[in-house]
Amino acid sequence: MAEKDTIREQIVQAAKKRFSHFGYAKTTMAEVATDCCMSPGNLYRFYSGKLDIAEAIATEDYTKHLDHLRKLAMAPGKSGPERLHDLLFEELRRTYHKLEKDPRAYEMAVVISRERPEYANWMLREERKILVEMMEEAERRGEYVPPDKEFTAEMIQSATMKFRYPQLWSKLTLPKLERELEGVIKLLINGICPQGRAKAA
Amino acid sequence: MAEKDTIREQIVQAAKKRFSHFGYAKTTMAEVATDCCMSPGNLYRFYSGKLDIAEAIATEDYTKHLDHLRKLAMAPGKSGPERLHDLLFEELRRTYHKLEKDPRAYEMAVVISRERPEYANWMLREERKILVEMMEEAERRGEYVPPDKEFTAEMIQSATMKFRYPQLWSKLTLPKLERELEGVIKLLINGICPQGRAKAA
DNA sequence: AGATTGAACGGATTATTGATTATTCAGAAA
DNA sequence: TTTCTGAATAATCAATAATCCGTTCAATCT
Repeated sequence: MAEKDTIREQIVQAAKKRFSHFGYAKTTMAEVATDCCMSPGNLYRFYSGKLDIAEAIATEDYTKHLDHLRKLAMAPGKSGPERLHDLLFEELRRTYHKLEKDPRAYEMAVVISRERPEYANWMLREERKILVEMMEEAERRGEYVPPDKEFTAEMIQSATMKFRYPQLWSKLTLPKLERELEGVIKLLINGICPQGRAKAA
Repeated sequence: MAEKDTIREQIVQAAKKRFSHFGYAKTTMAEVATDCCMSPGNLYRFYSGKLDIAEAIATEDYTKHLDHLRKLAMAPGKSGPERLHDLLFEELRRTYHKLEKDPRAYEMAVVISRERPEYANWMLREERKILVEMMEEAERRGEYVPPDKEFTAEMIQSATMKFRYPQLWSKLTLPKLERELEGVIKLLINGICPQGRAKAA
């Protein structure tokens, strides 16, 4: 079925052009079909709906992003905390630029996360895998790493939620967000009581 | 002007009844006025608009909540981390019960934070003051406290955003949220590298 | 004079209607 | 038989009309 995959890719490409040019809502299935020299009905043999095409576009993009994050997570010559720092900053900057500056991308993000709430969870899960891989790598290099890596990864995500969907919270500028993220990372790594003087609550 | 304050309180009481029973949108100024035995126009000598009445109700409520938090922040016989823990948990539980269970309260929160974005900032500022007071108290008791208290308070708020507006993020249940908050607090207090083996990023 | 009213204004909200368009499927083409 | 079409359907969206309600203020009362 290499043929089928080629056509799927063609559809994604056509839709991507339309969506990024006119927006998701203003693009009709008929238009995408015409661009692919087929009837609207035929699209449904390749994707089960308009939203699935949008999801495919988002996934293609996000997969590239994940690859990039994976590189940062494994970067040689950097300490664990440095790699965590780079990872979270990359995440913030990507989201910021994608969502604050590009109204088309923002529209698609809103539609997908309203219509397919599970999608956001999938993204978090994928990113968490990278956090765990990062900690495993740190362990291999002989750095200290907490024993419950999966749980720690989850907590890191919890504590940095604000930077993952910055536009939902406030109209903070990127420099302000960066300053805050810097502070939160420091707190996460060292703790409020860095000398270990406090017992856990 | 004790007279004027009495009437203001009467208006707030009448509005509170209506809002909690029928909702903010479905309550008219004329109704509130009738409940107070006055004409709609006269309301405006006491509050400059419907939203200001809603704000007064919210503030009355929130002030009580702040008093409660202040008590937790100063509780004798508890360590600093324990007091922070109690404070953040109280915050989560209050928000959860107020917003997840009571659609009327949720409606009002949405309206106020859309129409008066500064209000949410005011709430964060007030709560931050308490966090700073808490650290000052810890210092007085001879516990270790980071030197930049205001900044640390801000970072604690950043890292616990998810638990301050839980309904915005996900449909997580209270137990799941509590488990997560527990983990985040532990991370915040001790850090990922609790033995101080890592240099700051 | 100062306090209060309630009718009038206009912005917002809802209801109604008429397109537009995502999706389906009976049948045509290959 | 398998692949594809395009008209039919149903759901959604946009435009318009109708209504409602927050707010104001000229007039009335105390």
